[in-house]
Amino acid sequence: MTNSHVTEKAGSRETETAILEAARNLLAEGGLDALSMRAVAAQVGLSATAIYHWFEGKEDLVDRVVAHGFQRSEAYMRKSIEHIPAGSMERVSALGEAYIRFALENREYFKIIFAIQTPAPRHMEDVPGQGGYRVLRECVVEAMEAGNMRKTEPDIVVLYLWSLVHGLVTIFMACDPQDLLAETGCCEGLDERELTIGLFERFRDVVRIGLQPVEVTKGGPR
Amino acid sequence: MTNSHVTEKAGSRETETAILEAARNLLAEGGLDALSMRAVAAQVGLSATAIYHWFEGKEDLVDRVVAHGFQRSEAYMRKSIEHIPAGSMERVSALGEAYIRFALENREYFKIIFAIQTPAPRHMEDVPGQGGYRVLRECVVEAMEAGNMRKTEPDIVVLYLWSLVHGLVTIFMACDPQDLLAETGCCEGLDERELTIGLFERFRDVVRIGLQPVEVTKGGPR
DNA sequence: GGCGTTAGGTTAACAACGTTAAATTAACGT
DNA sequence: ACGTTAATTTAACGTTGTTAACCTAACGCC
Repeated sequence: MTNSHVTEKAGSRETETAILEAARNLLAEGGLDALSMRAVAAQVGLSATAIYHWFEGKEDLVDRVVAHGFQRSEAYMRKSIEHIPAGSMERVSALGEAYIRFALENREYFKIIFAIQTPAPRHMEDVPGQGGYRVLRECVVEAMEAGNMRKTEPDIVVLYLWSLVHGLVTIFMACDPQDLLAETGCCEGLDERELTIGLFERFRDVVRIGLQPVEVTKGGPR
Repeated sequence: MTNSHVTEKAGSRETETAILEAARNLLAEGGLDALSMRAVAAQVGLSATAIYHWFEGKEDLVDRVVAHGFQRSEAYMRKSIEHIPAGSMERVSALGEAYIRFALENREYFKIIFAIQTPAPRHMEDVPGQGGYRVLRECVVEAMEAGNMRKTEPDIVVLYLWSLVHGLVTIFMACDPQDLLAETGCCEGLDERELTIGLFERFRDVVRIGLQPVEVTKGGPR
C-alpha cells in the first residue's frame, strides 16, 4: 500500500463505512449523476476498483445507501411524534408532515428510492422500518383503538395516507404546479417546503372527515 | 449514402419520427437502461451520431418521448370518461382508475417521468394536458357545480386526488407491499393491476365522505 | 527463515456510453 | 460546373462500470 491517505484511516470496517459516507455525501450534493465509482473512490482516497472488495458493484453500494436512508427516515418520523399523545389524529397528521419534511430535506436520497430501476419491486419486509409503513401503522391502529378513527382494516388506511403524502411529495419534486395554483392565492411568497406542507394541511380536513368514526356519518347520504 | 435501410424510409420528417418510435419501443421493452443512442440508432438503421441532427442530445430525445406519453395519457383518460355523465362523482372516480390503468399499462414510460433528473421541476403549463391535471380539474369543477362535491378551491381537491392515485401507483411500482397486506386477505390471487385498482376502490369511500357537500356534515363533531 | 495464505488494495485493460468535429454524399439552384 | 444545404458517416474523445492480474503487508505454521 502506497497511499498514506488510507493508511491513517484503514480499519477492518472503517473503509467500508468511509465509502458509504462518501457515496451519501456525493448523492446529497450532486444527485445520482454525481455518484460514480471513481468519484466515491476519490473522496475516500482509493482507486475505484478497491470499492469492489467491499461491495458487489455500484448497485450494491446504492442499495446500502438507500437502506441507511430508510433507517434515518424512520428515526426522523418517530422523533417527530414522540411528544404527541398516542391515539390522537394529531399524531397521524404529524407523521404525514414529518414524511414530507424528511423527503424535502433529503430530496436526492428520496428521489433515488423510486428512481432506481430494480428488476422487481422491493419487498417491504426487507426494507428498514418498512419505509415508514410500520410507524404509520402503529399510529393508525392506536387512533382506531382510541375511537378517534373509524375502524376498518388498518393497512388500507395506512396505504391511503401513505399514498397521499408520497404522491404529494413526488409530484412536487417532478413538477412545479405553482402556475396552476396562482388563482388560489395560496402559494404567494412561499417556498417549496412551505407550499407542500401548506397543501398537506389543506388536505387534512378531507382526510379527517373521510376517516372519522362511523357513528357520526350514519345519517349521511349513504 | 450507403445504407439502403434509410433510403427506403427517409423523408423530411420520417427519420425523426422513426427515431422517436424506436426510442419509445426500446423504453417500453427494456426500460431506461435499454435506451441508448446506439440502440436507438441500430433500430432505425443509422449511426448513433445521426440522431444529433434531429435532437439536441439524449435528454432532448427523452423529453420528446415523455411529452408524447403525456399526450397519450390525457387521451386515454378522456376516452375512459366520455360515456359517464358530467358532474358525477363516478366520473371523478373513473378518472382516477384510468390514471392507474394507464400507468400500469405503460410502466416504463410512467417511471421515467419522475425518474429523470431534470435541473428543475417541469412547468406544468409546458406539459401536454398538464399531466392529466386539466381533465381532472374539469371533472372536479363539474362535480362541484352539480352539487355532488363540496365547494372549495378546485385546485386543492385536484391535487389531493392526484397525489392519492399518483402515490398509490408510484409506491406499487417501487415496492411490493403484498407481504404487508397478507393479513387483510384482500390481495390473494390478484395480480398487481387488480390489487392496485382494488385498493383504489377501497379508498373511494374515504374520499367520497371527505369530499361530500358541506350540508351533510354540518352536524358532525367539528 | 521460508513458505503459503489472506486481506486489502493497485494497475491495466475492456466494452459501452454520450458526444463533438471533421469528412462525405446526394440533391438542388444558379 | 459550382456553391450550398441537408443528412448522414467516420474518427475520436472523455467518462463510466467492471474484470482480472498483480502487488504488498501481515500472519501462522513448519
